[in-house]
Amino acid sequence: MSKYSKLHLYNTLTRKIEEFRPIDPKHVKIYTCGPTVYSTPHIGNFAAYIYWDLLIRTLKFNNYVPYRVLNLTDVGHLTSDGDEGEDKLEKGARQSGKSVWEVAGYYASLFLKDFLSLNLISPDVIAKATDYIEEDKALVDQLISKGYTYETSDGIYFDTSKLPTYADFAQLNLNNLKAGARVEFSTEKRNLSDFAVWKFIQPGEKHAMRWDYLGRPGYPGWHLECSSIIHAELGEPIDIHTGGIDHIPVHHTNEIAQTLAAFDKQLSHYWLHCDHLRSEGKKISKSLGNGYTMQDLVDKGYSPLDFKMWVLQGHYQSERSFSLTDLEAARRRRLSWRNAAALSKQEVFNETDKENLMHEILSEVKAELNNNLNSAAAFAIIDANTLIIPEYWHEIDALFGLGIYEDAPEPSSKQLELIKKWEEAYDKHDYVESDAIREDLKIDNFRVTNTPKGPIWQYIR
RNA sequence: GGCACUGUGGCGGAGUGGUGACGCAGCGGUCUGCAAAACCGUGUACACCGGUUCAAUUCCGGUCGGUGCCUCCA
Repeated sequence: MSKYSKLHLYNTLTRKIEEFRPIDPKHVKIYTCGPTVYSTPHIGNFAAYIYWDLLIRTLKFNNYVPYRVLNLTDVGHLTSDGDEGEDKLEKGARQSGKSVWEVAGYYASLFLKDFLSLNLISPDVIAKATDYIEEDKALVDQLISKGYTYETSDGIYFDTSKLPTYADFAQLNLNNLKAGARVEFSTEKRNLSDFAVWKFIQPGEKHAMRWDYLGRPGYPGWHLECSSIIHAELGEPIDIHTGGIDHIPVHHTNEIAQTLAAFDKQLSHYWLHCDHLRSEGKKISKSLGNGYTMQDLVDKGYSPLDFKMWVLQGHYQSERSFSLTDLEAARRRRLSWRNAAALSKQEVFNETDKENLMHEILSEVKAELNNNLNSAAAFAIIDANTLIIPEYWHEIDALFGLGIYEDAPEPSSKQLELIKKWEEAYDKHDYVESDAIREDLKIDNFRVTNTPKGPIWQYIR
């Protein structure tokens, strides 16, 4: 059993698990790379935010006060990506007959709705990329004036050869990248790893989102927004930057480069990266469009919190393999916790005499979370100790936000009345009556059962 | 082609240089009007081959398998 009284996290920067030491002893600055809002987010996207929710909650019980910014990428990216060479947002707009702004707004609200359904703690700032265009321009100005850029026919590019440490973060071997490159590169680029910080809209090119800069219409390069938003909302360096593992070699590498070049400052002290979900044996990705959405799971009768339970049964650095069978297993596990919490609301079995044990258990659970967010190990401790104490489950909810004790429906006075009648009928051996009442309660997801101490209710699902 | 990760029982999934957590499923039992739940019990799992070691699932090397990144993605 690990005994971590202090928080330890795996830092991609050093490739080691380190004790977490924030810049300010109390306040912790965190930035999370958010979604691009051009399509329905899938469960893989949310797995990441569930992991980072655990991070926020872990910081909190360690008495830190996190201040967190999440961005929403609502501006189209470089048109050169993907197969058809069309901006995803623009494409979405064309297909739906809506404006790009409407498309972005629609998917942003969808994202936030699912985000809340998972009981994830809201970020302090949700930053839309399009609200930071002026900051983007200022950042590009800075890069230009410091000589880190060059202009091509389609944009302003960052010259990665001017930054000797460019490849360090991702431990890239720039020479080897070239050998297996699968994409055609602009011949105007000086180095393979160079990236656009600003794109020009060519005459005749359709791009509804456009801003004037350097005397012509254009839009920011994708990597720019994170550096701009962090600069505007948090100030470098920040404590923790989180994101998906896929962002290490390009997106985060470029963020670090831009910030270092423009402001001579390190972007973040700690970098946390989560690995991906696989579904039905395959990688989930937007381009493949093969992920379940939260709504899909709800339609199949699962709570978003069942999915959260499933996610937290594993570790954020592991590649996870999702299936409905395993979601069902998580659902049942969560149900047994909810029923223990339900018992704690009924006093019959209250184990308040075990308060000392409770504090012991909770500190063990927290120690596991302090060990690089090992929620799987924490869950094992909880399984071995399903204490019937309200405060215990209240605390578990604070740690994981799984809706075990909080927001769990209790029987109404009418239903309590039914339970009483069930008991009377049962005592009279009037099983026809008691079974009928049992069926009635079933509709509202309550099961009544007799114990030596009287009748108790439990959840069925 | 380059770089990186990974291989634990039926499924999922932690962890460890010295009796292999935990969940779900299965099996046996207690309880029980019935059904369920609950509770108790129950598993000769660490890909393969070498090496280091008193001792390896855990460290090192190799083989085989899986995956990711290098292209938007968490």
